[in-house]
Amino acid sequence: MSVDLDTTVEARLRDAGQRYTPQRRDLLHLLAQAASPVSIPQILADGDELKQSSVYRNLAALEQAGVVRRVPTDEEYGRYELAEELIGHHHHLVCSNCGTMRDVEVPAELEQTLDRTLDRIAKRAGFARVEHRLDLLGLCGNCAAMA
Amino acid sequence: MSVDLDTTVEARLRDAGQRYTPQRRDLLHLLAQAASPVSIPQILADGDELKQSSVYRNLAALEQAGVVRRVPTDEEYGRYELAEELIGHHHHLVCSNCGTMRDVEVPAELEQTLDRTLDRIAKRAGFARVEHRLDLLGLCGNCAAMA
DNA sequence: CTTCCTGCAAAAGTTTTGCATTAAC
DNA sequence: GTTAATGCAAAACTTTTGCAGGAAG
Repeated sequence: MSVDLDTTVEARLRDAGQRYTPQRRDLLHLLAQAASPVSIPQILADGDELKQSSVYRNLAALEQAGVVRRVPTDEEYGRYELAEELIGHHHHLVCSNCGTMRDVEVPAELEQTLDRTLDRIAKRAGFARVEHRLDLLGLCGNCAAMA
Repeated sequence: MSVDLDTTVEARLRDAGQRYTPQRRDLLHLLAQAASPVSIPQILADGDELKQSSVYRNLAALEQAGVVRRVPTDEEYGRYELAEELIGHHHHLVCSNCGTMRDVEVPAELEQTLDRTLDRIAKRAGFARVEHRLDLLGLCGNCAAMA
């Protein structure tokens, strides 16, 4: 976790009239080290310095400040990751069996092809300001071994 | 909704030891006509022939039989659509503002490029049986007009 | 000293379950 | 007749909120 990140986040929170408290820093470090979206139970288990209602409230605050993002999943609990503005555009490798996620990047060439093609499709449908979300779903090594 | 579909679904349910009741048929027709994932509240509102607990139970049964699929979203309620095996591979155009979804298809050429590239990436990461999920996120015509 | 954050407990909102009844085979 | 589906109400589970005390600026 770089000093840069702390500084950026602090600035963003300040701009939103909020503070960069120790707990929020802990949350951010946790997400930064994970290198993949982390679920609420994982966050709460990590050490119970982090209390449930504060975790929810702080994730909401961090999301509003634009430094974290909630990731949609098939699972019961929410998952959060650092915003792409902080860690760069990426995608997720998701295990359909155990639900674990892992960040991956795809070739810049494919990203370009995607954006070009999808822009055209979106325009035709009357959509503006289009981004894409691309997930890879499969069986992770562990789950494949068991099955 | 084709006769084919009814027949297929009935067979699938039978194989799972379940029945193709009128309510399940209604649910399926509703999803078939929507041409995009439908949320639980939308289903319940459609006519209140469909009772809450039965809707949840029937969607679970239909999902197990492989004829419907739960779609992950950012929203509070679940959304369901017919399985791709029934309506074909497709993607979703999602409005980031109001959450409405719309089915779209992308050129076969792009699908091929995607599968080839993603297969390589997944293998490198030790993942097996990989599929992709691709969403287009943007502002629908309505929401863009208001903003 | 004013504003925001924290933690507890309670509430809200979505989904699941138990049980008696009804429908399907 | 036996097994599965339905509807109601209650329970379970995730997330949000109220409020009093504490920390930050």
